[in-house]
Amino acid sequence: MCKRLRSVRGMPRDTLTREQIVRTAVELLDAEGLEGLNMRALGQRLGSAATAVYWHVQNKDNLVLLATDHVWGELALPDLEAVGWRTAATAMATDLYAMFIRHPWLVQALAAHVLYGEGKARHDDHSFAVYEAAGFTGARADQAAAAVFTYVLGNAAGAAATASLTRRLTRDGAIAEEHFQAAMAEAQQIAMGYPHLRARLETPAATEYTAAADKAFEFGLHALLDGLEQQIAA
Amino acid sequence: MCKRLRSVRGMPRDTLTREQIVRTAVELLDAEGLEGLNMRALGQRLGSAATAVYWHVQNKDNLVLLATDHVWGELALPDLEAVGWRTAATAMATDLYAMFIRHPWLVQALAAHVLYGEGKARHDDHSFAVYEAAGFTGARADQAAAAVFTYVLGNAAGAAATASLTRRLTRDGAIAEEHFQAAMAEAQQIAMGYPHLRARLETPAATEYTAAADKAFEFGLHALLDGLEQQIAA
DNA sequence: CAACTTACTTGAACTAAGTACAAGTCGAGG
DNA sequence: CCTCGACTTGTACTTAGTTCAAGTAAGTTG
Repeated sequence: MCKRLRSVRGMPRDTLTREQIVRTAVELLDAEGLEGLNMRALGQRLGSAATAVYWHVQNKDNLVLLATDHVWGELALPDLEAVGWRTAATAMATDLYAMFIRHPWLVQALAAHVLYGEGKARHDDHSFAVYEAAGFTGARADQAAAAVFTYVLGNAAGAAATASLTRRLTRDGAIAEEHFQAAMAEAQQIAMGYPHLRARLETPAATEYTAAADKAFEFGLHALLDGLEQQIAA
Repeated sequence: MCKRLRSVRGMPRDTLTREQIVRTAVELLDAEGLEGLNMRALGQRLGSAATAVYWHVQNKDNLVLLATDHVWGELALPDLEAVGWRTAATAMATDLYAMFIRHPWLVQALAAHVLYGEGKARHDDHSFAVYEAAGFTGARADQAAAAVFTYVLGNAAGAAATASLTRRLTRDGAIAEEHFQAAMAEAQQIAMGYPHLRARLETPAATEYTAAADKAFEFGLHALLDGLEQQIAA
């Protein structure tokens, strides 16, 4: 949207930078999702031709990779000495989850490409430290960290799917809303054919379930950390 | 690849069916991944024009959705009475994980779209039954089932990314191999800048870590189920 | 200061892929 | 035999990733 400032006399020309491109790409990704990111739109937002980006970045895949690693930097690393491993672990997982919610496209990116950069390394290192502090040694600490990470990632996948749906709904308006209602009705129809799902739909406390869904992340995280704690004791 | 048989005199014309299209789409997805699926290739594999598919299926998104629900049917539902909840839960999770490994594109599809169909409903229903049998009631059973499901899904995301990489490597040959080696070297470079990651790389038992990575899924699953078991007791 | 070089930008153009559409083909029923 | 409805096809439009040759602006050198 915002055109870059034209250079003032005597100043170096105001060119694009990789940093700026990546930041703008993240903005676009947040707003439009992974399939909403395209080079022409990015160019427009940068106030330059779409193809100008290619001087700074190999290709779109590479750009997504850079964007992915960029957002990793947003994560805070709790002070392990101050709070103890379990609090630190919970904080990191919750923080990570929040980041995935802020950037739902991330999950898709992670499922599509193996990626490793500065930001992820920084996070991994601290994560590893946390589970070592918990009492896991060597490869075991790795497994524990991986378990929590994948748990968070899996939770985020659901959220990403919902985010994509919501975006479509708000973008396409009434037509999409109708489709959505129809899909919901069909889903309900299907669910009624299975005893447990049916019971869930028919319980008077149906709202209890939607409330519980919001708490599902914390619940599972808690259970997982409990389980890990138990492994240490054994 | 295989052209459909031309009709024999007097027999009904041999036309495409939704079933056949979906099955072929799954084949293609397994072989080429989500981004490798395209309508022209699908048409070719079906022995028909790419656009013929559109008579049977709304659009590509819809096709992926159908494919997704189709593979859900592959899952076995363990007999809860016979084996007890924990064994059943482990079996279901492991089976689910194996399915994700067989169909790595599934994870990407799930992260991109909210989807609900017959196959998923069937699985959800049984899963719910398992956690009710474990002692969770109502929304709690839901949360427990969701926790395990998302854990498996998160694990699968990593596998999906690796699968995509492997496919690219085998497809693009030596050029990609070089890229890959370079990326690995860079990753190692980065890791050396962080104390714990560095220690991991420098330990003489480095192979222990790769071996542990394969067992990470079981390890985390075990911990998670332990944690859930503990919740019931409380 | 002019020529040159390097660093970037641009517009045009090629390609792949999703999909609409009009026209065709085939089997069945009247 | 005619025709209707089910299905298929080829053409073509569109969007999006990417390449490339040509352009332009700062800085550098003679």
